[in-house]
Amino acid sequence: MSATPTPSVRHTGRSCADAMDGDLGWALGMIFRRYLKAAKEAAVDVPGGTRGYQVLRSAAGETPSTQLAIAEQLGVDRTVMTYLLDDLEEAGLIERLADPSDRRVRRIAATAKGRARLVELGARLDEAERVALAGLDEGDQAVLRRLVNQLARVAAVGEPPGAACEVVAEVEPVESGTGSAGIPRRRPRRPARRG
Amino acid sequence: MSATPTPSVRHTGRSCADAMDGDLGWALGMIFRRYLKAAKEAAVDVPGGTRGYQVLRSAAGETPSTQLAIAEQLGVDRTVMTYLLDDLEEAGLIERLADPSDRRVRRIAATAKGRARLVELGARLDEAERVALAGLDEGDQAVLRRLVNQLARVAAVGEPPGAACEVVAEVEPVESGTGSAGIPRRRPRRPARRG
DNA sequence: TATTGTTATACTCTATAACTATA
DNA sequence: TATAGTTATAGAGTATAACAATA
Repeated sequence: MSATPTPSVRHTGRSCADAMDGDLGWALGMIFRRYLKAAKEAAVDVPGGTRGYQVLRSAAGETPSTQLAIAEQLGVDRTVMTYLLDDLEEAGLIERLADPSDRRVRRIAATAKGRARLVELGARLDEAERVALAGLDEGDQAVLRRLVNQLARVAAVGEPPGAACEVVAEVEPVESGTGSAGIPRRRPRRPARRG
Repeated sequence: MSATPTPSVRHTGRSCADAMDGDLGWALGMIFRRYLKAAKEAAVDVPGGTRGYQVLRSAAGETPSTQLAIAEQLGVDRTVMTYLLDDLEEAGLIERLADPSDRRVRRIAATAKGRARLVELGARLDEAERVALAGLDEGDQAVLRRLVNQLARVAAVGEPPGAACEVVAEVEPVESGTGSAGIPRRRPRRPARRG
């Protein structure tokens, strides 16, 4: 044993954040949490919050993706997509479209109402992003945005076992009411909120 | 109405990640999730996983912080700190030290065993960080690390209502066994894992 | 009265397994 | 047989509220 019985320390003037300095996980969590805090407030009126926004955004794309593709793209389990889409569909923001080429899949498209909501949300979430990046000068913000996007893209293609993006030929809009060519409607109704 | 009855789309050759392009929340979540996936595997043998590692890292600093200070620094509720520290203490990685100047608080210090474990963990988590940043060249990785750290620091000081970092004078090591000057040991034992 | 830490409870998010219908 | 989606259930993580000890 040496001559230092250990505890009995004295403050050295370092900031408390210094202890975590250099830990990427801590830093990412810190930033992500700050973003979520602001973003959740901005997205309170959309089912599923920020996740609902991301689904809505994906659904507003040119090519309606399948539920599974969106789930992989967003990094959530396919089972949560069902609940998420139930709520978004009930709110009239998205539609489940039948795909004639594969009757198992549902392609998710935003409704006109959904697209309108997306515009409002986008503006509010831009503000949330601004809050999240506050503390960096504009140049650094731009650099961070670029690198984070670039890295996320790499992560997106690396994660799924198969490619989450496939080419789609045609989709058939649901003529609600006509039971002929529409979606079979396998699920009658959700049996009262779980909880 | 115009001449476009809408759905019936054709693939345009865009990547699926394009739909989320520019969304900071999506990108951060994607990166953070990839880090966590790798980091969890690296920290399976430490109670609390990556959170436990962060606590341990904070406890290994020169100035033992209080539970509340660590909780705020890590962005978790103070109630989860109790469970986290229970497990870490049970594993012999940290100690709860009494603070003579305020008998309410407990200052958290890493044991010798905890510090040793921290070294192993650090090496493995460096590898997890390497995985998380894979896809960026070394220069960009360095830039991203710098900006992320800088931003996290801003977030750390901005979050808590009061300053989470205070100057501490002296702490008193617990002489386990001697009931005189040690911690009053308010909690006899945890009543069997909750679940 | 306010604050630190503890405890029990409740809520949210996510994952697992079993099922239906399609391929 | 394998896959897309649904459903119920279980689990992890987190938050809320009440409490004791101390300031």
